[in-house]
This record gives sequence, structure tokens and C-alpha cells, in this order.
Amino acid sequence: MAQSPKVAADVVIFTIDDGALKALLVQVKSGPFAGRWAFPGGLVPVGEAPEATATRELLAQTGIRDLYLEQLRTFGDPARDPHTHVVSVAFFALVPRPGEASATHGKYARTQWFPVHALPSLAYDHNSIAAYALARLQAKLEYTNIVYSLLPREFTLGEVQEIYEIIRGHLLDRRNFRKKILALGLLRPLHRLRRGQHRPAQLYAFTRREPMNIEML
Amino acid sequence: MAQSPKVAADVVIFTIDDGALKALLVQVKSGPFAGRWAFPGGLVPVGEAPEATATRELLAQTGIRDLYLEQLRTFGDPARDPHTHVVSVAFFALVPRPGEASATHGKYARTQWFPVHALPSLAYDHNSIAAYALARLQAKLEYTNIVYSLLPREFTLGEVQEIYEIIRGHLLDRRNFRKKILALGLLRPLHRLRRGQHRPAQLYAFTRREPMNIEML
DNA sequence: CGTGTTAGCGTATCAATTACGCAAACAAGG
DNA sequence: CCTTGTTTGCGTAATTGATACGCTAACACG
Repeated sequence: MAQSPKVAADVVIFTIDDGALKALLVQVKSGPFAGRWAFPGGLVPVGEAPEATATRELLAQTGIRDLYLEQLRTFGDPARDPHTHVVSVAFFALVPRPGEASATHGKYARTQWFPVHALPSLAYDHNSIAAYALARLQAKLEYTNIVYSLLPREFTLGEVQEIYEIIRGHLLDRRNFRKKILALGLLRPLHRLRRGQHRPAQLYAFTRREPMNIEML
Repeated sequence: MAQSPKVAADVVIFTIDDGALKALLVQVKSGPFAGRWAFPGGLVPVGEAPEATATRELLAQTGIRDLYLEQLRTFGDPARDPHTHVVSVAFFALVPRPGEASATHGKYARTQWFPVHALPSLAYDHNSIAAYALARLQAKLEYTNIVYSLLPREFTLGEVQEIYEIIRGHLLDRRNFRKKILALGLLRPLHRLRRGQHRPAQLYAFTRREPMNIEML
């Protein structure tokens, strides 16, 4: 029986922070890529599904608990890890806020959120994985309701639109965006307003916080 | 160091045959699923990319060479194989014709094309994989040009439409379909006609036989 | 030379998207 | 106070795209 490669689970986790799309990286402590940044993850042990590994490692390395998680793609090029052949099942995750991603455990030194458009040179093939994940995020924003996983419980229409603008990379007409997002029937107006410097904005919440297909194109 | 699961590559390969969408299955020779049907595939050895394993096993087990191949998804539930934990990287493939898929090698007894809507009870979790692959095929038909990989070099508009009707599962208006597919600019009319029982049909060829995004919805 | 069937072309209607005008509600500053 | 700047909220006209469907042409077959 031929020997099999090892299996890893890595997570590309995005959030919106300070008007930019950011991804969480951890600094590798040891091995050929010591000191370089990489996505959090770890080896999949026998008896555990890769999804479970992803969730477990994310909690251990960053303290992040509740998130949207889906499989992204598997990267299996033998040369992606110079040490041994490791097949990585990559995941794609979203959280509403950066949160306290500062826990330091295991073989990782520290964690930090980086703007997606200014990522450093990453360990392994993680720059390729980052590009793939960004494309997936942009695509799914258009035909699913995943934006809910980037928003807190209560939010304004302006905040929803800002997320679309940041991820798509261009501005949208406010009035048309309002019509589209409301026509989907996914938002429920609350009886409260968000007060700021200017005219107060109606607060909304999602009627259903679970993945489903829509049409936002 | 914890032990890692084994890695396999399995291929869901579709074709259009006799007015139906069909998938290729091989009969398992040994193991707990001996006698059951499954998708062709095999274990990924160290040093080989899962894509390469998929291509190699497909050639060995079925003789199929030129095809459209893309990664589908990875199935890693520890219970999917009762013998040991095997993480399967599933692939999605398309060929224009059933071809001579009759070679018998290795641990598989024989191969056969089955209508997708009448698949038997498959080994492992391959029925789940089949459902996932079908959904992917239906989705990609609408927003990519993969239909080219199900067609021979020369074809009529009626043949293109038939593929869309079979995979989508309902009939389309011939005149509107013609307008849409021609408006994409992917087809080049040839200087030949296909002659049959009725009015001869213009033959077309694709200007580019490579994956790209379109809008057929 | 009529009949059945597929191929090919065009137009009218309906739905969806986009562009954009305008008023309301605040904070801040004079 | 009252003006200014900015964000919110509502509505409509113009444009584009999708859909429904009528009609003719070109064959094989009897």
C-alpha cells in the first residue's frame, strides 16, 4: 500500500474593519517557514472531519467561536510544503468584527488582521489560497445572503451597502441598492434608530441568519 | 505527531448519451463494498497532486483521456469509509461521448454508464457526491461555457439546446435560446450543414474551447 | 405534390435594471 | 436662530433585457 500525504485544514477568515476587508494571519513559530505569516490551521487527525479540525484550530489559535464556515477548495500540490507532502483542505470563514483575536497557543507566535489588498508574502501556497478565497467571497456576495455573517445583529442599510462597496471595490447607487436589498425580503425593520452626526437611520435585522441563495447582481 | 487520514481522489464523470445525462461507475472488486458501484478513483500517493491521481486513475480504469476536469469538493467525514478514515478529494469531469469506457484493470471489475436520475445505491458516500456534482453541473451550465466540453467539434444549435434541456430538466424556447447563445459570440458558423431527415441545420464550432464565464440564465 | 418535422428570422409585450430628482433630519458653526 | 454640509429616505422616467409567440424555409417520406 502506497503511503498517503498528510491532511491539513487551513482557514481564510475575513472581516470588515475600519472600512477595509481584512484577513486573519498567524505567525509560524517553527519549521522552514518560521517567522512567516500564514492562515490558521493544523493537521487533521484520524477520526476527525476536516471541518471539525478547522473549527477546533481556529478556536485554539484565535479564540474565534461563532462564524460562518464553508469549504473553499483543497490544495494538494506536492511542492506546496517543502518539508513533506501535505494536502490542505482550505476553508472560508466570515466574522462580523475583528474581535479579540490575540490568543497565543501551540506553534503560533501571534495573530494579526491584515488588509486583504496588502497581504505580506505568506508561508506555503497561502497567497494562492488567499486569492481564491477573495474570488469566492466576491462571487458569493452576489448570489447568496452571506453578508449577514459580516454584520452584527442590528445595522443600518448604509452599513450593508458599505460592505458591498468594500468587497466589490466600487461605489453603488444608494437608492437602487436600498430597493434591491429590501425587495429580497430578508430584512426586518426594528423600532429603533441609529443616531449619529446626521439624519438618524432606521435599524434593521435579518429575518433569517442562515445561508440561502439570492440575486444581488 | 498524530496520524493523518489517507487521501483519495474520486471522479464524477458525466456525459450526454441517448438523450440522457449519464455518469460513469465502476464495480468495486474487494473490500467492504465489494460488488457495489462507485465512482472511479484511488488513493493519492505521496508526491502526486490529487488532480494527477484523478487523471491517472481515470485513464487506467476507463481509458478516458481528454476531458474537462475540475475539483468538486473534499469529503472527509471519518465514517464515510467503514474500514479506515479516507479523505476523498472529489472531482467533476465532462466528456462529449460515452466512448469506449470498458477497460478492466486493477481492483475494479467493470465499468458502466448509468443515467444520473436512476443511480443505484453506491459505495461509500458516493450518492452524496453524485448529488453535489449534479448541482454543480446545473449551476455551471448557467454561468460558464462548459457546455463545450459536452459537445464534439462540430454541432448544430439544436444539439446545444438539447444538452441544456436535458441537464436543466425542462424544455426551452428554440428561438430565444438561439438568440442568447449566438449573442454570446462564442460560436462560429462553419461552411457546412448537417443533413438529416428534415431541414438541414447550420453547423457551428466554438471559437474558444476553454473555460470562461458567461450568462445564460 | 401534400404532410410532418426541424431550422431559422422577426416582433410585440412584459419585467427588471439603471439613472437621477427631491425632500427630511440631524450636527456644527456662525 | 439660521445657514451649510451630510446622510437618510422616497419616488419616477428611461433604458435595457427577458419572454411569448407568429411566420416562413427546407428537407424526407409517402
